[in-house]
Amino acid sequence: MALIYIVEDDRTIRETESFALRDVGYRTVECSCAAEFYSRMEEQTPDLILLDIILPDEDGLSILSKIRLEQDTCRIPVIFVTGRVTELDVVKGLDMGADDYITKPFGVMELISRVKALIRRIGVIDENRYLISGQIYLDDERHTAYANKKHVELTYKEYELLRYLMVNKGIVLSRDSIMEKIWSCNYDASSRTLDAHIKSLRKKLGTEGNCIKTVRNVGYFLDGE
Amino acid sequence: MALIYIVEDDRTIRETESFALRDVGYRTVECSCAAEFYSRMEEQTPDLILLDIILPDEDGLSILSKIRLEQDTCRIPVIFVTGRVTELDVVKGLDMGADDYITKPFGVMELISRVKALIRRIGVIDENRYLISGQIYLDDERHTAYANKKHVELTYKEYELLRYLMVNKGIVLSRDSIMEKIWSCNYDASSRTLDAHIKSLRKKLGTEGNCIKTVRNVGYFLDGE
DNA sequence: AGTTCTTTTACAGCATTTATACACATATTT
DNA sequence: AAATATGTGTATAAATGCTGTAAAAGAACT
Repeated sequence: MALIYIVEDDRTIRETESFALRDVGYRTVECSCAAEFYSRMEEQTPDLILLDIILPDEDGLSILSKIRLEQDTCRIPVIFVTGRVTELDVVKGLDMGADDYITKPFGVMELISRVKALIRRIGVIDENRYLISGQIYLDDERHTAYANKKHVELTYKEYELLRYLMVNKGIVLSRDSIMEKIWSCNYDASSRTLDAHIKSLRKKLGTEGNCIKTVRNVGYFLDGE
Repeated sequence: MALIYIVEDDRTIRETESFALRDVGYRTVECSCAAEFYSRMEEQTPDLILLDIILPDEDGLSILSKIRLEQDTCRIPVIFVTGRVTELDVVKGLDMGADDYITKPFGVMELISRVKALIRRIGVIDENRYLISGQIYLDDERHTAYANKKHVELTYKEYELLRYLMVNKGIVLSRDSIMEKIWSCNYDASSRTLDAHIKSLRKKLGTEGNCIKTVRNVGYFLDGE
Protein backbone atom coordinates (compact mmCIF):
# COMPACT_ATOMS: atom_id res chain seq x y z
CA MET A 1 0.00 0.00 0.00
CA ALA A 2 1.27 3.40 -0.96
CA LEU A 3 2.91 5.57 1.67
CA ILE A 4 1.93 9.23 1.86
CA TYR A 5 3.66 12.02 3.75
CA ILE A 6 1.45 14.85 4.93
CA VAL A 7 3.24 18.12 5.59
CA GLU A 8 0.82 20.49 7.26
CA ASP A 9 1.12 22.67 10.37
CA ASP A 10 -2.57 22.90 11.16
CA ARG A 11 -3.23 19.88 13.31
CA THR A 12 -6.93 19.62 12.54
CA ILE A 13 -6.40 19.65 8.79
CA ARG A 14 -3.47 17.28 9.04
CA GLU A 15 -5.38 14.75 11.05
CA THR A 16 -8.41 15.03 8.81
CA GLU A 17 -6.28 14.29 5.78
CA SER A 18 -4.48 11.48 7.48
CA PHE A 19 -7.64 9.88 8.75
CA ALA A 20 -9.35 10.06 5.40
CA LEU A 21 -6.41 8.55 3.55
CA ARG A 22 -5.92 5.80 6.09
CA ASP A 23 -9.59 5.07 5.82
CA VAL A 24 -9.19 4.14 2.18
CA GLY A 25 -6.14 2.09 2.95
CA TYR A 26 -3.10 4.30 2.50
CA ARG A 27 -0.32 4.49 5.02
CA THR A 28 0.41 8.04 6.16
CA VAL A 29 3.09 9.90 8.03
CA GLU A 30 2.26 13.31 9.49
CA CYS A 31 4.79 16.11 9.58
CA SER A 32 3.96 19.41 11.24
CA CYS A 33 6.92 21.31 9.86
CA ALA A 34 9.64 21.20 7.24
CA ALA A 35 12.29 20.03 9.67
CA GLU A 36 10.23 17.04 10.68
CA PHE A 37 9.56 16.28 7.04
CA TYR A 38 13.23 16.29 6.15
CA SER A 39 14.12 13.96 8.97
CA ARG A 40 11.39 11.57 7.87
CA MET A 41 12.72 11.70 4.33
CA GLU A 42 16.07 10.54 5.60
CA GLU A 43 14.49 7.39 6.94
CA GLN A 44 12.22 6.54 4.06
CA THR A 45 10.93 8.12 0.88
CA PRO A 46 7.16 8.13 0.38
CA ASP A 47 5.18 7.36 -2.75
CA LEU A 48 3.40 10.70 -2.62
CA ILE A 49 3.60 13.97 -0.69
CA LEU A 50 0.83 16.34 0.37
CA LEU A 51 2.43 19.69 0.94
CA ASP A 52 1.13 22.82 2.57
CA ILE A 53 2.70 26.02 1.32
CA ILE A 54 2.61 28.09 4.46
CA LEU A 55 4.62 26.39 7.15
CA PRO A 56 6.29 27.78 10.27
CA ASP A 57 9.89 27.05 9.31
CA GLU A 58 10.06 26.90 5.52
CA ASP A 59 8.02 27.74 2.48
CA GLY A 60 6.38 24.75 0.77
CA LEU A 61 7.55 25.99 -2.61
CA SER A 62 11.11 25.92 -1.40
CA ILE A 63 10.64 22.41 -0.05
CA LEU A 64 9.32 21.29 -3.43
CA SER A 65 12.28 22.68 -5.28
CA LYS A 66 14.61 20.79 -2.98
CA ILE A 67 12.67 17.58 -3.52
CA ARG A 68 12.93 18.06 -7.26
CA LEU A 69 16.66 18.62 -7.12
CA GLU A 70 17.56 15.37 -5.42
CA GLN A 71 18.07 12.37 -7.65
CA ASP A 72 16.35 10.09 -5.15
CA THR A 73 13.26 12.15 -4.63
CA CYS A 74 12.72 14.12 -7.82
CA ARG A 75 10.16 11.69 -9.18
CA ILE A 76 7.91 11.65 -6.14
CA PRO A 77 4.47 13.07 -6.89
CA VAL A 78 3.63 16.18 -4.89
CA ILE A 79 0.24 17.75 -4.33
CA PHE A 80 0.01 21.22 -2.85
CA VAL A 81 -2.81 21.56 -0.38
CA THR A 82 -2.99 25.18 0.56
CA GLY A 83 -4.95 28.27 1.37
CA ARG A 84 -3.33 30.31 -1.36
CA VAL A 85 -6.13 30.31 -3.84
CA THR A 86 -5.52 32.80 -6.63
CA GLU A 87 -4.95 31.50 -10.12
CA LEU A 88 -1.43 32.88 -9.99
CA ASP A 89 -0.68 30.84 -6.90
CA VAL A 90 -1.96 27.69 -8.55
CA VAL A 91 0.04 28.35 -11.70
CA LYS A 92 3.15 29.06 -9.70
CA GLY A 93 2.80 25.88 -7.69
CA LEU A 94 2.20 23.67 -10.69
CA ASP A 95 4.91 25.27 -12.77
CA MET A 96 7.39 24.64 -10.02
CA GLY A 97 6.83 20.97 -10.52
CA ALA A 98 3.83 20.03 -8.39
CA ASP A 99 1.47 17.45 -9.84
CA ASP A 100 -1.72 18.87 -8.46
CA TYR A 101 -2.92 21.82 -6.45
CA ILE A 102 -5.83 21.67 -4.06
CA THR A 103 -7.17 24.77 -2.36
CA LYS A 104 -8.49 24.98 1.18
CA PRO A 105 -11.14 24.52 2.24
CA PHE A 106 -11.22 21.31 0.28
CA GLY A 107 -13.54 18.36 0.23
CA VAL A 108 -12.03 15.25 1.70
CA MET A 109 -13.52 13.08 -0.99
CA GLU A 110 -11.98 15.21 -3.69
CA LEU A 111 -8.61 15.02 -1.96
CA ILE A 112 -8.82 11.25 -1.94
CA SER A 113 -9.87 11.10 -5.56
CA ARG A 114 -7.01 13.35 -6.59
CA VAL A 115 -4.51 11.29 -4.65
CA LYS A 116 -5.87 8.13 -6.21
CA ALA A 117 -5.82 9.64 -9.68
CA LEU A 118 -2.19 10.58 -9.32
CA ILE A 119 -1.12 7.27 -7.89
CA ARG A 120 -3.03 5.49 -10.61
CA ARG A 121 -1.32 7.64 -13.22
CA ILE A 122 2.15 7.08 -11.91
CA GLY A 123 1.34 3.62 -13.02
CA VAL A 124 3.53 2.38 -10.33
CA ILE A 125 0.95 1.42 -7.82
CA ASP A 126 -2.26 -0.22 -8.80
CA GLU A 127 -5.44 -0.51 -6.82
CA ASN A 128 -3.52 0.87 -3.86
CA ARG A 129 -1.72 -2.36 -3.61
CA TYR A 130 0.83 -3.40 -6.14
CA LEU A 131 3.73 -1.75 -7.75
CA ILE A 132 3.54 -2.61 -11.39
CA SER A 133 5.89 -2.62 -14.30
CA GLY A 134 4.87 -4.69 -17.26
CA GLN A 135 4.33 -8.20 -15.98
CA ILE A 136 6.18 -7.63 -12.75
CA TYR A 137 4.12 -6.96 -9.65
CA LEU A 138 5.43 -6.07 -6.25
CA ASP A 139 3.36 -6.49 -3.15
CA ASP A 140 4.75 -4.22 -0.47
CA GLU A 141 2.67 -5.73 2.28
CA ARG A 142 3.72 -9.28 1.65
CA HIS A 143 7.15 -8.23 0.50
CA THR A 144 6.88 -10.57 -2.45
CA ALA A 145 6.85 -10.32 -6.20
CA TYR A 146 4.93 -11.76 -9.11
CA ALA A 147 6.22 -12.19 -12.62
CA ASN A 148 3.81 -13.27 -15.34
CA LYS A 149 1.19 -13.83 -12.64
CA LYS A 150 3.43 -16.34 -10.95
CA HIS A 151 4.75 -15.91 -7.47
CA VAL A 152 8.46 -15.26 -7.16
CA GLU A 153 10.37 -15.67 -3.92
CA LEU A 154 12.73 -12.79 -3.39
CA THR A 155 15.24 -12.28 -0.65
CA TYR A 156 15.40 -9.00 1.20
CA LYS A 157 18.12 -7.39 -0.89
CA GLU A 158 16.63 -8.62 -4.12
CA TYR A 159 13.32 -7.13 -3.15
CA GLU A 160 14.83 -3.78 -2.21
CA LEU A 161 16.78 -3.67 -5.42
CA LEU A 162 13.82 -4.56 -7.60
CA ARG A 163 11.64 -2.04 -5.85
CA TYR A 164 14.18 0.70 -6.40
CA LEU A 165 14.36 -0.19 -10.07
CA MET A 166 10.58 -0.31 -10.37
CA VAL A 167 9.92 2.97 -8.64
CA ASN A 168 12.37 4.52 -11.07
CA LYS A 169 11.18 2.55 -14.04
CA GLY A 170 12.74 3.72 -17.25
CA ILE A 171 15.37 5.79 -15.53
CA VAL A 172 18.97 4.75 -15.45
CA LEU A 173 20.20 4.35 -11.91
CA SER A 174 23.92 4.64 -11.46
CA ARG A 175 25.79 1.97 -9.60
CA ASP A 176 26.65 4.68 -7.13
CA SER A 177 23.10 5.62 -6.38
CA ILE A 178 22.01 1.99 -6.14
CA MET A 179 24.78 1.19 -3.70
CA GLU A 180 23.96 4.31 -1.77
CA LYS A 181 20.27 3.50 -1.62
CA ILE A 182 20.29 -0.24 -1.02
CA TRP A 183 23.60 -0.82 0.67
CA SER A 184 24.13 2.70 2.07
CA CYS A 185 27.75 2.65 1.05
CA ASN A 186 29.82 3.93 -1.82
CA TYR A 187 30.36 1.96 -4.94
CA ASP A 188 33.55 0.00 -5.06
CA ALA A 189 34.37 -1.02 -8.61
CA SER A 190 35.99 -4.23 -7.50
CA SER A 191 32.90 -5.49 -5.74
CA ARG A 192 30.60 -7.74 -7.69
CA THR A 193 27.84 -7.65 -5.08
CA LEU A 194 25.44 -5.62 -7.13
CA ASP A 195 26.05 -7.70 -10.25
CA ALA A 196 25.40 -10.85 -8.29
CA HIS A 197 22.03 -9.56 -7.13
CA ILE A 198 21.11 -8.37 -10.59
CA LYS A 199 21.94 -11.77 -11.90
CA SER A 200 19.75 -13.60 -9.44
CA LEU A 201 16.92 -11.13 -9.97
CA ARG A 202 17.07 -11.65 -13.71
CA LYS A 203 17.05 -15.37 -13.23
CA LYS A 204 14.16 -15.42 -10.80
CA LEU A 205 12.06 -13.10 -12.92
CA GLY A 206 12.31 -15.42 -15.88
CA THR A 207 11.35 -13.78 -19.17
CA GLU A 208 10.66 -10.54 -17.34
CA GLY A 209 14.25 -10.56 -16.22
CA ASN A 210 15.16 -9.18 -19.61
CA CYS A 211 13.53 -5.93 -18.58
CA ILE A 212 16.50 -5.21 -16.38
CA LYS A 213 18.87 -3.50 -18.76
CA THR A 214 22.51 -2.77 -18.27
CA VAL A 215 23.93 0.61 -19.17
CA ARG A 216 27.61 0.00 -19.41
CA ASN A 217 29.69 2.32 -17.29
CA VAL A 218 26.65 3.79 -15.65
CA GLY A 219 24.28 1.34 -14.05
CA TYR A 220 20.98 -0.40 -14.63
CA PHE A 221 17.39 0.43 -15.39
CA LEU A 222 14.09 -1.29 -15.68
CA ASP A 223 12.59 -1.16 -19.13
CA GLY A 224 8.92 -0.79 -18.39
CA GLU A 225 5.86 -1.59 -20.49
CA MET B 1 5.58 18.84 -29.21
CA ALA B 2 2.72 17.01 -27.60
CA LEU B 3 -0.60 16.72 -29.42
CA ILE B 4 -3.78 17.58 -27.55
CA TYR B 5 -7.37 16.83 -28.52
CA ILE B 6 -9.98 19.27 -27.30
CA VAL B 7 -13.51 17.89 -27.10
CA GLU B 8 -15.87 20.76 -26.37
CA ASP B 9 -19.11 21.84 -28.00
CA ASP B 10 -18.97 25.49 -27.00
CA ARG B 11 -17.03 27.09 -29.79
CA THR B 12 -15.77 30.05 -27.78
CA ILE B 13 -14.39 27.91 -25.00
CA ARG B 14 -12.91 25.42 -27.46
CA GLU B 15 -11.12 28.11 -29.41
CA THR B 16 -9.89 29.80 -26.27
CA GLU B 17 -8.37 26.54 -25.05
CA SER B 18 -6.88 25.76 -28.40
CA PHE B 19 -5.40 29.19 -28.84
CA ALA B 20 -3.86 29.19 -25.39
CA LEU B 21 -2.29 25.77 -25.80
CA ARG B 22 -0.94 26.53 -29.23
CA ASP B 23 0.49 29.70 -27.84
CA VAL B 24 2.73 27.72 -25.52
CA GLY B 25 3.72 25.37 -28.28
CA TYR B 26 1.34 22.43 -28.17
CA ARG B 27 -0.41 21.11 -31.24
CA THR B 28 -4.18 20.90 -30.89
CA VAL B 29 -7.11 19.30 -32.65
CA GLU B 30 -10.60 20.63 -31.96
CA CYS B 31 -13.62 18.34 -31.81
CA SER B 32 -17.08 19.77 -31.31
CA CYS B 33 -18.79 16.47 -30.59
CA ALA B 34 -18.12 12.86 -29.65
CA ALA B 35 -18.54 11.61 -33.20
CA GLU B 36 -15.89 13.97 -34.50
CA PHE B 37 -13.60 12.95 -31.66
CA TYR B 38 -13.92 9.26 -32.45
CA SER B 39 -13.15 9.80 -36.11
CA ARG B 40 -10.06 11.81 -35.16
CA MET B 41 -8.99 9.03 -32.84
CA GLU B 42 -9.06 6.63 -35.77
CA GLU B 43 -6.50 8.73 -37.59
CA GLN B 44 -4.17 9.48 -34.72
CA THR B 45 -4.04 9.18 -30.95
CA PRO B 46 -3.15 12.30 -29.02
CA ASP B 47 -0.83 12.69 -26.04
CA LEU B 48 -3.58 14.24 -23.94
CA ILE B 49 -7.32 14.85 -24.11
CA LEU B 50 -9.34 17.75 -22.76
CA LEU B 51 -12.88 16.51 -22.36
CA ASP B 52 -16.09 18.34 -21.72
CA ILE B 53 -18.75 16.30 -19.95
CA ILE B 54 -21.86 17.74 -21.48
CA LEU B 55 -21.82 17.19 -25.21
CA PRO B 56 -24.64 17.07 -27.74
CA ASP B 57 -24.27 13.44 -28.79
CA GLU B 58 -22.62 11.59 -25.92
CA ASP B 59 -21.74 12.04 -22.28
CA GLY B 60 -18.06 12.80 -21.57
CA LEU B 61 -17.99 10.20 -18.82
CA SER B 62 -19.09 7.57 -21.28
CA ILE B 63 -16.41 8.68 -23.73
CA LEU B 64 -13.80 8.34 -21.01
CA SER B 65 -14.83 4.83 -20.13
CA LYS B 66 -14.50 3.82 -23.77
CA ILE B 67 -11.06 5.39 -23.97
CA ARG B 68 -10.00 3.47 -20.89
CA LEU B 69 -11.24 0.18 -22.27
CA GLU B 70 -9.17 0.22 -25.45
CA GLN B 71 -5.67 -1.12 -25.22
CA ASP B 72 -4.23 1.61 -27.48
CA THR B 73 -5.84 4.52 -25.74
CA CYS B 74 -6.17 3.53 -22.11
CA ARG B 75 -2.96 5.24 -21.06
CA ILE B 76 -3.79 8.61 -22.58
CA PRO B 77 -4.17 11.30 -19.92
CA VAL B 78 -7.60 12.88 -19.79
CA ILE B 79 -8.59 16.14 -18.16
CA PHE B 80 -12.24 16.92 -17.68
CA VAL B 81 -13.04 20.55 -18.32
CA THR B 82 -16.62 21.06 -17.37
CA GLY B 83 -19.34 23.10 -15.81
CA ARG B 84 -20.34 20.40 -13.39
CA VAL B 85 -18.81 21.78 -10.27
CA THR B 86 -19.99 19.93 -7.19
CA GLU B 87 -17.51 17.86 -5.24
CA LEU B 88 -19.45 14.76 -6.16
CA ASP B 89 -19.04 15.53 -9.85
CA VAL B 90 -15.30 15.98 -9.43
CA VAL B 91 -14.97 12.77 -7.46
CA LYS B 92 -17.03 10.88 -10.00
CA GLY B 93 -14.95 12.18 -12.88
CA LEU B 94 -11.63 11.40 -11.24
CA ASP B 95 -12.72 8.01 -9.99
CA MET B 96 -13.76 7.04 -13.47
CA GLY B 97 -10.16 7.40 -14.50
CA ALA B 98 -9.64 11.05 -15.39
CA ASP B 99 -6.31 12.54 -14.42
CA ASP B 100 -7.54 15.99 -13.57
CA TYR B 101 -10.78 17.92 -13.36
CA ILE B 102 -11.06 21.59 -14.13
CA THR B 103 -14.27 23.48 -13.54
CA LYS B 104 -15.67 26.25 -15.71
CA PRO B 105 -15.19 29.08 -15.68
CA PHE B 106 -11.49 28.33 -15.52
CA GLY B 107 -8.38 30.43 -15.85
CA VAL B 108 -6.49 29.82 -19.04
CA MET B 109 -3.17 29.97 -17.26
CA GLU B 110 -4.25 27.33 -14.80
CA LEU B 111 -5.42 25.12 -17.64
CA ILE B 112 -2.03 25.39 -19.27
CA SER B 113 -0.20 24.67 -16.04
CA ARG B 114 -2.32 21.62 -15.37
CA VAL B 115 -1.76 20.33 -18.88
CA LYS B 116 1.97 20.90 -18.51
CA ALA B 117 2.05 19.21 -15.11
CA LEU B 118 0.37 16.14 -16.49
CA ILE B 119 2.51 15.95 -19.59
CA ARG B 120 5.60 16.42 -17.46
CA ARG B 121 4.49 13.58 -15.23
CA ILE B 122 3.57 11.22 -18.05
CA GLY B 123 6.86 11.83 -19.73
CA VAL B 124 5.39 12.00 -23.21
CA ILE B 125 7.75 13.04 -25.90
CA ASP B 126 7.87 16.34 -24.19
CA GLU B 127 10.61 18.46 -25.55
CA ASN B 128 11.39 19.92 -22.17
CA ARG B 129 12.73 16.62 -20.98
CA TYR B 130 15.25 16.26 -23.72
CA LEU B 131 18.33 18.02 -24.78
CA ILE B 132 17.54 18.89 -28.36
CA SER B 133 19.40 19.93 -31.41
CA GLY B 134 17.56 19.65 -34.69
CA GLN B 135 16.47 16.06 -34.98
CA ILE B 136 18.82 14.82 -32.31
CA TYR B 137 17.33 14.19 -28.88
CA LEU B 138 19.26 13.25 -25.79
CA ASP B 139 17.48 11.70 -22.85
CA ASP B 140 19.63 11.97 -19.78
CA GLU B 141 17.31 9.83 -17.71
CA ARG B 142 17.61 6.91 -20.04
CA HIS B 143 21.10 7.80 -21.12
CA THR B 144 20.08 7.29 -24.72
CA ALA B 145 19.77 9.29 -27.89
CA TYR B 146 17.23 9.62 -30.66
CA ALA B 147 17.93 10.76 -34.20
CA ASN B 148 14.98 11.40 -36.48
CA LYS B 149 12.72 9.93 -33.78
CA LYS B 150 14.62 6.69 -33.94
CA HIS B 151 16.49 5.24 -31.04
CA VAL B 152 20.26 5.23 -31.37
CA GLU B 153 22.49 3.05 -29.23
CA LEU B 154 25.44 5.03 -27.95
CA THR B 155 28.36 3.91 -25.90
CA TYR B 156 29.45 5.82 -22.84
CA LYS B 157 32.11 7.94 -24.50
CA GLU B 158 29.96 8.60 -27.53
CA TYR B 159 27.15 9.77 -25.29
CA GLU B 160 29.41 12.04 -23.29
CA LEU B 161 30.89 13.50 -26.43
CA LEU B 162 27.55 14.10 -28.10
CA ARG B 163 26.18 15.64 -24.96
CA TYR B 164 29.11 18.04 -24.74
CA LEU B 165 28.60 19.03 -28.35
CA MET B 166 24.86 19.48 -27.83
CA VAL B 167 25.14 21.55 -24.69
CA ASN B 168 27.48 23.81 -26.65
CA LYS B 169 25.46 23.64 -29.83
CA GLY B 170 26.77 26.02 -32.45
CA ILE B 171 29.94 26.76 -30.52
CA VAL B 172 33.25 25.45 -31.72
CA LEU B 173 34.91 23.26 -29.13
CA SER B 174 38.65 22.90 -29.39
CA ARG B 175 40.21 19.48 -29.41
CA ASP B 176 41.92 20.54 -26.23
CA SER B 177 38.75 21.34 -24.39
CA ILE B 178 37.01 18.19 -25.60
CA MET B 179 39.89 16.02 -24.49
CA GLU B 180 39.98 17.85 -21.21
CA LYS B 181 36.25 17.48 -20.67
CA ILE B 182 35.61 13.94 -21.86
CA TRP B 183 38.96 12.27 -21.39
CA SER B 184 40.34 14.56 -18.67
CA CYS B 185 43.70 14.64 -20.35
CA ASN B 186 45.54 16.95 -22.68
CA TYR B 187 45.28 16.72 -26.38
CA ASP B 188 47.97 14.75 -28.10
CA ALA B 189 48.13 15.52 -31.78
CA SER B 190 49.24 12.02 -32.65
CA SER B 191 46.21 10.38 -31.09
CA ARG B 192 43.27 9.67 -33.33
CA THR B 193 40.97 8.76 -30.44
CA LEU B 194 38.72 11.78 -30.72
CA ASP B 195 38.48 11.44 -34.49
CA ALA B 196 37.48 7.82 -34.11
CA HIS B 197 34.65 8.71 -31.77
CA ILE B 198 33.48 11.53 -33.98
CA LYS B 199 33.42 9.12 -36.85
CA SER B 200 31.30 6.56 -35.08
CA LEU B 201 28.95 9.24 -33.80
CA ARG B 202 28.46 10.58 -37.31
CA LYS B 203 27.79 7.11 -38.55
CA LYS B 204 25.31 6.20 -35.85
CA LEU B 205 23.41 9.45 -36.18
CA GLY B 206 22.79 8.80 -39.86
CA THR B 207 21.75 11.90 -41.77
CA GLU B 208 21.96 13.92 -38.59
CA GLY B 209 25.61 13.00 -38.39
CA ASN B 210 26.30 15.76 -40.88
CA CYS B 211 25.50 18.25 -38.17
CA ILE B 212 28.83 17.52 -36.56
CA LYS B 213 31.13 19.91 -38.35
CA THR B 214 34.89 19.93 -38.37
CA VAL B 215 36.81 23.15 -37.91
CA ARG B 216 40.27 22.51 -39.17
CA ASN B 217 43.03 23.25 -36.73
CA VAL B 218 40.55 23.93 -33.95
CA GLY B 219 38.01 21.26 -33.23
CA TYR B 220 34.36 20.42 -33.82
CA PHE B 221 30.94 21.89 -33.33
CA LEU B 222 27.34 20.84 -33.65
CA ASP B 223 25.41 22.71 -36.27
CA GLY B 224 22.00 22.97 -34.67
CA GLU B 225 18.73 23.99 -36.30
C1' DA C 1 24.20 -27.37 13.43
C1' DG C 2 21.87 -26.50 9.43
C1' DT C 3 19.74 -23.42 6.33
C1' DT C 4 19.32 -19.42 3.82
C1' DC C 5 21.04 -15.17 2.42
C1' DT C 6 24.83 -12.12 1.30
C1' DT C 7 29.34 -11.07 -0.05
C1' DT C 8 33.78 -12.23 -1.92
C1' DT C 9 36.83 -14.20 -5.14
C1' DA C 10 38.52 -15.34 -9.45
C1' DC C 11 38.09 -15.56 -14.04
C1' DA C 12 35.89 -15.68 -18.71
C1' DG C 13 33.78 -13.09 -22.20
C1' DC C 14 33.19 -9.36 -24.62
C1' DA C 15 31.94 -4.46 -25.73
C1' DT C 16 34.25 -0.43 -25.74
C1' DT C 17 38.06 2.18 -26.25
C1' DT C 18 42.58 3.19 -27.87
C1' DA C 19 46.61 2.59 -30.91
C1' DT C 20 48.57 2.01 -35.36
C1' DA C 21 49.14 2.86 -39.98
C1' DC C 22 47.88 4.92 -43.91
C1' DA C 23 44.73 7.46 -47.19
C1' DC C 24 42.90 11.68 -48.07
C1' DA C 25 41.99 16.66 -47.82
C1' DT C 26 43.34 21.23 -47.24
C1' DA C 27 46.59 24.74 -46.58
C1' DT C 28 51.26 26.57 -47.38
C1' DT C 29 55.48 26.98 -49.72
C1' DT C 30 58.41 26.94 -53.63
C1' DA D 1 51.04 24.67 -60.55
C1' DA D 2 53.54 21.34 -58.29
C1' DA D 3 55.47 19.99 -54.15
C1' DT D 4 55.34 19.86 -49.40
C1' DA D 5 53.51 20.11 -44.87
C1' DT D 6 49.94 19.65 -41.74
C1' DG D 7 45.74 18.12 -40.09
C1' DT D 8 41.74 14.95 -40.46
C1' DG D 9 39.20 10.57 -41.93
C1' DT D 10 39.12 5.57 -42.05
C1' DA D 11 40.11 0.68 -41.32
C1' DT D 12 41.93 -2.70 -38.64
C1' DA D 13 44.17 -4.58 -34.82
C1' DA D 14 45.26 -4.55 -30.08
C1' DA D 15 44.44 -3.31 -25.39
C1' DT D 16 41.60 -2.11 -21.82
C1' DG D 17 38.24 -2.45 -18.53
C1' DC D 18 33.38 -3.48 -17.34
C1' DT D 19 30.05 -6.96 -16.68
C1' DG D 20 28.46 -11.76 -16.24
C1' DT D 21 29.00 -16.06 -14.05
C1' DA D 22 29.95 -19.72 -10.92
C1' DA D 23 31.48 -21.30 -6.86
C1' DA D 24 32.97 -20.75 -2.31
C1' DA D 25 33.40 -18.25 1.95
C1' DG D 26 31.28 -15.57 5.40
C1' DA D 27 26.95 -13.84 8.02
C1' DA D 28 22.70 -14.15 9.83
C1' DC D 29 19.05 -16.49 10.70
C1' DT D 30 16.12 -20.76 12.68
